[in-house]
Amino acid sequence: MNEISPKENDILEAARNRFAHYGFSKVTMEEIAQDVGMGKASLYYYFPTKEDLFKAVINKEQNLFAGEIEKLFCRKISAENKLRNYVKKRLEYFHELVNLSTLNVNTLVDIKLIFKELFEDFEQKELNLIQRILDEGKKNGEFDPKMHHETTKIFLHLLQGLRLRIIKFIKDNRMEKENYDELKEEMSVFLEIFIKGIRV
Amino acid sequence: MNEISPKENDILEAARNRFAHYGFSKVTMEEIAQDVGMGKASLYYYFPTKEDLFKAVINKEQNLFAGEIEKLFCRKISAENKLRNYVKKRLEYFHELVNLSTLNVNTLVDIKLIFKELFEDFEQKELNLIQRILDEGKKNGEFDPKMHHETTKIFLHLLQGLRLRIIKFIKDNRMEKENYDELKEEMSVFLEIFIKGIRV
DNA sequence: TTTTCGACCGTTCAAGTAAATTAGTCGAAT
DNA sequence: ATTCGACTAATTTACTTGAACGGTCGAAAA
Repeated sequence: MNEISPKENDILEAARNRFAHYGFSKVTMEEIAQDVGMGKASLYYYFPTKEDLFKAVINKEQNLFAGEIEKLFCRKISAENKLRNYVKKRLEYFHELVNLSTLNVNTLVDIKLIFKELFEDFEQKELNLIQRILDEGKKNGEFDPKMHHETTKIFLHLLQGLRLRIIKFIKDNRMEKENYDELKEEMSVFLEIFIKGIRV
Repeated sequence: MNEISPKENDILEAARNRFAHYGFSKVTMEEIAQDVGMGKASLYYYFPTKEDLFKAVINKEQNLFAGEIEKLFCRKISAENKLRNYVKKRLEYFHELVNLSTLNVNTLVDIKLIFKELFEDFEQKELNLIQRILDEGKKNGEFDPKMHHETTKIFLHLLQGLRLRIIKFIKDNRMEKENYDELKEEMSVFLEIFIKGIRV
């Protein structure tokens, strides 16, 4: 799409680091400007609003994630294993996002409301990705071709639910390694049951 | 345990109705007292604090739910169908609870913090119930006896996650029939996949 | 033309405060 | 044993104020 100037990239990186440490609302444009060595007003030459800057940061992360997933699709492995890899990568991406918005329950809700389109867009892409994996599995005889048509959506929602649950019960608004590992383990066990549940 | 006087019951019922309409924080002891036709101070003869009154209301609901589940265990049906019935009843109970605390995301968090023990206690009971169903299924050859030892916990968390997800995306802090039906459908599809996933 | 920034504006937000509401107490009455 | 009016202490609410912040603009630098 749009060309990205080196300056723009510096801003994005500085913003990313700040947001990752302190979360959206606790970071000022002034601070980001100082990090990158320019005046605050100059930021507005590249990004019309603070929200747009944040969106750009998130978008960059989403693209990195999308790239990883694309690689996944090229590999000649079973649909089962693609699903396993997908869940693994998705969890890592979630971890990134959590840091980016210094997630606590309320800010998550806020963020989701403010950047609704952004997340809805991403959810739709996710849905398509999972659908592709399931369809592939149906075609090559791994998965039950008569599975419920909402299976994809529900799979997505189950993953979302597990993540939400963990966030909800975190103290001090900070996700620790302990929480992350628990989530990882839960998803892994769930995934094996799910895969068996949709096999032919 | 303790005997419950008729007066106590009136209070519980009035409190339940108020809480169901307006949620914990929006109901005053004065209002409950007026509903039941006594002075506010009299309520404190039966319940030492407002929290204790709320706990008693929740506790009563939990017991009603537990009673329904107990009946479920007596019936001579497959473990599969017990699980289906359990999920159905649990969803109905959730619906009750949602009304009781006029659930919005924040009040849910608050409530969970204030009444932590109460909910932890209930979660433990739930865990035991599901464990009993799964064990029964293992014994009679319905379910895979080698299933992961954390399957019960994860099943519980998946249900919790689906519920949380729905609550999270509700507008105006009020769960509509539409949301409830969606949740019902999701749980139903999930459950069938899960059951197939743990079969022998 | 493209990019930078100092000076400025209007809004938002945090801290503080006063008033009002409410949870909870107590002693007397029944 | 039960009820309640009158009271207190704590909490909540509504409001104020000053500082911080997002965002604009026009001039200047590159």
